[in-house]
Amino acid sequence: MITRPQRSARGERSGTIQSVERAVAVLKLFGEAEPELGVTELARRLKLHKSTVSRLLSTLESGGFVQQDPLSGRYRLGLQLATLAGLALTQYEFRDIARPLLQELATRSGETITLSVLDGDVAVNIEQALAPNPVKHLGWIGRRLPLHCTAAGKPLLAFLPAAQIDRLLSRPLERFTARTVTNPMLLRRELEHVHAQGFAIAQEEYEVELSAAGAPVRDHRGEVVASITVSGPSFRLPLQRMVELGGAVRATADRISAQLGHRPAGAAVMATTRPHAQTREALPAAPVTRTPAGPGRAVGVAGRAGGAKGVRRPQVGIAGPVFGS
Amino acid sequence: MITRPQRSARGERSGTIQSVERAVAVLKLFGEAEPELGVTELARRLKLHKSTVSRLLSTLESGGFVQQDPLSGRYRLGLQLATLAGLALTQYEFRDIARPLLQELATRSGETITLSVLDGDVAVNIEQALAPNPVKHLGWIGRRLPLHCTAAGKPLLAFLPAAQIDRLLSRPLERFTARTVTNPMLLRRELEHVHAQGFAIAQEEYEVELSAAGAPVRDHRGEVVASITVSGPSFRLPLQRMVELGGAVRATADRISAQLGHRPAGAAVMATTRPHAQTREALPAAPVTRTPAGPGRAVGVAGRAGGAKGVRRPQVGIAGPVFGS
DNA sequence: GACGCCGTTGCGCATGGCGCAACGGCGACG
DNA sequence: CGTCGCCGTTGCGCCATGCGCAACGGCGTC
Repeated sequence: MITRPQRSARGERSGTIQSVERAVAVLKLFGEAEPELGVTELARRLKLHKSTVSRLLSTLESGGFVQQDPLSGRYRLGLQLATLAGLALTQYEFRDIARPLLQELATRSGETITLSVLDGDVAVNIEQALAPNPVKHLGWIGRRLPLHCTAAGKPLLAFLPAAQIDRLLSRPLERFTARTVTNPMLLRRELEHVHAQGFAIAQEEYEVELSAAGAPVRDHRGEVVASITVSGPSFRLPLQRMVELGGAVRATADRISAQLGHRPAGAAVMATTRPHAQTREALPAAPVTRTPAGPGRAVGVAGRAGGAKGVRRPQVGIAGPVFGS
Repeated sequence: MITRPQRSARGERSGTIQSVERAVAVLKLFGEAEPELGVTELARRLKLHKSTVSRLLSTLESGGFVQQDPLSGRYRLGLQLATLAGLALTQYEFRDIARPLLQELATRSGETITLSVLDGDVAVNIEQALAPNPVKHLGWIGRRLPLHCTAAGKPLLAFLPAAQIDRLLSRPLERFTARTVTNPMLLRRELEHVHAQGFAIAQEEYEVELSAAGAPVRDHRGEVVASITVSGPSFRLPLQRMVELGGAVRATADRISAQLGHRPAGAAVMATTRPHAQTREALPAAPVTRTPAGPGRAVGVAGRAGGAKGVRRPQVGIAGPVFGS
C-alpha cells in the first residue's frame, strides 16, 4: 500500500485523505516516456488492487483529468489539466513582461529561451520562446528540472538562503550524465561563479548533447524570482559561444528585472528573507497579487476578467513596463 | 453535499470515489476571476464542512496541486498541474508541426493565432503564437471556449457527426454578449457557411471587443482534428479585414493539414466516423500514438525520451513536414 | 481586551472505499 | 473455431477511512 492509513491504530493522523493521495499518485505516474498506461500496470506500480485503480481512474476521467482510449482501454492525461495549468500560471504575471524579451533573444541567438521558477526543490519551466531554427532544443512548459545540474536550476539555487542551500546540498546529488557535478564542494564553487559572473553554464550535465546558460531574474526587492536560460544542442555551442550567450541571457534577465522594478546595487544583490517565508519553503517566485488577473491577462487592465457584470471582455493587453514611470 | 454518496440505500453505485470527486471539484473552482480562494469560501460553494475542505486542500498541497499563501492562508493552483498539463499536451503531436506556421501567421497578420481542439463539448486552446504588437488578444493555453459562438469552436462543431450536432444544438445555447447567436436555426446556417467558405468568423459573440476567424485542420483521413483562429481587438478588425484574415487562417490550416497527410478532395471533406468512436464522445483530436513521445518532442526522434538506459537525451527536434514528401 | 472570522485538529461514528471474486471483451494460439 | 490468458469493470460484504462536530489558536478589527 502506497499510503499509510490515515489512522494507525488511532496512533497518528496525517491530516490528509488517502483516496485523494492515491488519485494524485496515479496522475503522477504518467510521464514523458509513458504517456499512456493501463489499469493493471498502474495497480502493479502503486501496489493497489486494480479495481481500486479502475475506480480512481473513472473518477478522474469524469473530471477530465484523464481520458481512456476507447480502443485500447488504456488511459492518458486529460485536457482539464491544461486548463488548470493555464490558470496556475497566471499567478506569474512577469511572464507577460518577459515574453517579448524571450522571443527577441530567441530570434537573435537562434536558440531556445526558457523562463523557470523554483517550485519546492526543483526548477519548473513557465514560459518558452523558440527560435526559427529547424534543429533546436524542445523543452516544455511544466517540465521539472533538478537545481544542481541545470542552467535553469543553478541561478535559482545560488541565491537561496544559506540554510536552504545547506539542506539541499546535504542530500546526495543525483548523477544524470558523466558530467553531472555530484560533489557538493564543487557545486558550491560553481554557485560562487554564478554570483561573480551573473550567469551559470551547464554543458551536458543533465542531458547529453544539450548545453545551456542561465541567469537570475530579480523583482523590485532584489529577490530572485525566476531564471532565464538559453539552450541548444552542444554541437552548436562550444564553451566560447556559451560564455557569449551567458552574457546575452544575463542582459535579458537584467532587462526583465529592471521592468520588475529592480535597481541594481551591491546590497540588493543579496537575497533577503521575507517574514514568515521560513515557516514554509521560501518561494522566490511567490505570486504578486494585487488585482485579480486572468491567465494571459496583461498587467494594467483594470477590474475583473470579463469586465462588468454580464459582459465578457477579452484579455487584450498592453505589453511593457508595469512598475514605476 | 455536492456528490451523491456512492451508495444511496444500496440503490445506486456510481463507480466513482466521492473524495476524489470532491478534490476535483475543489480544483475546478479556481478560475480566471478568482485565482485565490479560502477554505471557508470553498466550503460554502461546495456545501461541505470546512474541515473537509481543509483536508482536501492539505492533500492536494502535498501533491503540488495547490499551494497555500503563508501570509493569507488562502490557496492557489500549484505548478504540478503545469507539469501534468505539459505531459497531457504531448499527445497532440501536430502542435510541433503547427507551431512555426502559427508563428509565421502571427507575424504576418499582427494578431494572435491559436490552435484548439475539441474536448467533450468545448474547444480548448493547445498552442498559441503572439504577434509583436503591443495591443493584442492574450488568450491562454488550456482555455475552454464554447463551440457555438467562438471562431475556434464553430469549425470544430461544423464537422462533427450530424447526431452529435443535433445533440449539442438541442440544449439551450448560452448567451454571452448581445451578439451571441442562440437560435439553433441561425447557427446551423452559420455552420453551412463554414462548410462553404472554409472558415468561421465570430465578432464579439463571446467577448465584447474581440473578433476572430477560424478554420479547421484535418488529418490524413480528412477528419477535423483541430482549428486555428486569428483573433484581435475589434477596433482593428472590421468585417473586410476579418474576411481577409479568414482566408489567411484557412490557408495556414490547409498547409498544416497537408503536412498531416491530408489530400483535399470533395469526398474527404466529409467527416468520417471511426469504428468504436461512437461508444465514447467522438474526439477528432484523438492522439496519434506510434512511438512514446515526450512533451515538446519533435516527431522523428527515435527511441524513448532520455535515450539509452542511464543516458538522458534532450528533446532536440527537426521541425518541418513529417508525413509524405 | 473583546469580538469575529479564519484555517486546523482531535474525536466518535457512519459510510464510503476497499479487496475479493466473477464477469464480459478481446487478442493470440493451436 | 474453441481455448486460453489477460485486460478493465462491477457486485458485494466488511471495516478502515472520511466525515462533521466541537474546540482550538491565530489574526485583524473595533
